[in-house]
Amino acid sequence: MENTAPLKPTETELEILQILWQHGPSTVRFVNEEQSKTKETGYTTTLKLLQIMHEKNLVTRDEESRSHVYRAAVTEEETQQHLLGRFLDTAFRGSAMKLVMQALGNHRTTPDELNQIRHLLKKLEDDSSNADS
Amino acid sequence: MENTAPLKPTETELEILQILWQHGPSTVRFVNEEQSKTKETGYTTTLKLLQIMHEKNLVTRDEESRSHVYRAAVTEEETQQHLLGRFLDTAFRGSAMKLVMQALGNHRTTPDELNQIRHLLKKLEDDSSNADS
DNA sequence: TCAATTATACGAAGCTTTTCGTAAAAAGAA
DNA sequence: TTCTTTTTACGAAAAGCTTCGTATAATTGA
Repeated sequence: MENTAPLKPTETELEILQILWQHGPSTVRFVNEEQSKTKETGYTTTLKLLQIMHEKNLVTRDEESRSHVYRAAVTEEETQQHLLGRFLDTAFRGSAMKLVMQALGNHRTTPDELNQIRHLLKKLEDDSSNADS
Repeated sequence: MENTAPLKPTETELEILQILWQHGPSTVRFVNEEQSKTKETGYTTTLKLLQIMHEKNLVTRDEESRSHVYRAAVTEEETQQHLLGRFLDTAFRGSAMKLVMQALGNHRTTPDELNQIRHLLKKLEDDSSNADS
């Protein structure tokens, strides 16, 4: 087994993953065009990044057609989960609560979203009350 | 004016800021010892970092005594706020809600903390209902 | 067929961040 | 005083990430 689990994309790698998650399997050209919407990026720069990500097993690629098609090899959720864990430790000393409070307090959240969170809170409460059953 | 506002500490700089926030103004030696609890770190490595942070205005220093005393020049809250904003964009495409849900769902949160969040939710709700007054 | 276009591969330059070696000054101990 | 320890300063090596130039192969189309 040489398939060491990946996870810990760099900033730019994460940008590319976002594109793949959002649009599904894509060619280098497509990824590059998406990337260029935000910031001028050379074609070979994108190519190189995808090749590196391929080596790291962050993406897989289909080499059938001449233009290889890359696809994310990690899910958005697991990556977010991992990044969140790290971020929590480095920036909030592990206090999920503090992070949540700041996130809720300082970023516009719609009433509907607040409701969803309320539901989650209720669920968490229920779960914890029969935690030891 | 050459006092350009700082903010955007690197990973290691953040670690050091955490130490300063937690323990207050400290000497290089102290910071280094704290740092070494986690990961072997050379004294001059810590020193250099603090010097760089000083140049960037991330910390100030008192040069009275021979051993300079460094102190954080940015607050934990403003830094967290800034980092959170960036993190939200890069990892959660700006959705504070998604982040909150994941943070609450996957990291132990005590009933008391859940309560605090509930209070915050209530407050947010109240605020929004007289938002246009 | 042959030139122009579009791909991949690859190495290396360019940056940023981190680590460390060394020199010099200050303080303390013998 | 003189040797040792502790400190700052500084430069540069080391490491990691991003960007780009160039070579080469495949494809297209005139």
